[in-house]
Amino acid sequence: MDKHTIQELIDRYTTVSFQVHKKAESLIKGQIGDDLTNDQHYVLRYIFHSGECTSSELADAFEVNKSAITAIINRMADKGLIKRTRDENDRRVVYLTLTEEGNTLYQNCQEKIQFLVESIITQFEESEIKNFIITFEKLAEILANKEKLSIGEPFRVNTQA
Amino acid sequence: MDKHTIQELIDRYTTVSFQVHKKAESLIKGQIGDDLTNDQHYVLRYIFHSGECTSSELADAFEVNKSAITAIINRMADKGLIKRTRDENDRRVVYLTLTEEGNTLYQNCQEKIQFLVESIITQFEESEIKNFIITFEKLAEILANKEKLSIGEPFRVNTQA
DNA sequence: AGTGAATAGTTAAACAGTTTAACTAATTTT
DNA sequence: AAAATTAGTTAAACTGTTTAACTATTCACT
Repeated sequence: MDKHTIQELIDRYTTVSFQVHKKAESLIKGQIGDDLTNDQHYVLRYIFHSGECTSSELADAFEVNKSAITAIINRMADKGLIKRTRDENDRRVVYLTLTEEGNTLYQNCQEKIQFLVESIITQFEESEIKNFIITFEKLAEILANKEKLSIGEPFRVNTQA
Repeated sequence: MDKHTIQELIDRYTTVSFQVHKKAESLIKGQIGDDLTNDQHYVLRYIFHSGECTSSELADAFEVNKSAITAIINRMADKGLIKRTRDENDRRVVYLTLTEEGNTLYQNCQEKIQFLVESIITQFEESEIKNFIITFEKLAEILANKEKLSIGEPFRVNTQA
């Protein structure tokens, strides 16, 4: 790829990812906004899928400091969506789980978002959307490995399935 | 596409777009964090590309209320990055432009981000990344047209170039 | 021309999310 | 046993957000 092509691709990517992200967050908020913030919804989602997790794990996944997670969890625990349980073997760690209400609320939100995303995703050919997601997942993998590497010696994944 | 396939694609998309977004924002912040927040950088970028714009235009692009933009612009004007100019023909409207410092800072940040994104984008085959961006742009177009439509009558773009 | 509606932007209060730095409590290392 | 590390919390300060009320200006129209 020559310099100019790269430049153009970077610019298109930056523009489009900003647009998609802003619009998607806004649409999701339109669906769930009365009950939860978007961040709170993602926390619910994370705990739902992991079953049980810790603040440190969330801080890692959300790329923020642990104190930011404490603040979010406090609000959600106050709302009765999340329960804290101390590990009896290592009393430093606190496990986060969904309460019954948290679980129900998550499933409710999920249904709405499902409906929304489905109305969008079905406008693509199956092969196109699949290839798109595969590349997106490769990108996620590259980014996840980004900090572990020395600069200049890029991590390589198989491009082109 | 059968229900189960759709379900799986939605789940993969949701997961991966969350991961990529969080990681990307975090990497960008690592590059520009001493000078600007990510939002401020996007505002700088928007004005740089439009040359001149209004608060309403920004509010529209960022999917937030105008008062949120006022707050951001106030901070950036205080830092001397942005200048406000009233339109003499329609004195309700205020044009936002970059100051010399704003322009310089933007170009500085842009260089850093360019370098970062380039190290990632070049790990893909040109055809793969191009197809990816094309689909991403279609998605952006669908989302941009989302609110204009009645529910159930989806807007169609050409899928598969 | 004059009134009522619409438009562009700001302000203020309240809240969510974030960082930094200092702190507590518990565990691991040596 | 002392020192270092780890998990999580707290407090202060700040950014970004919404809602509601407000100013100033322009538009629409009889």
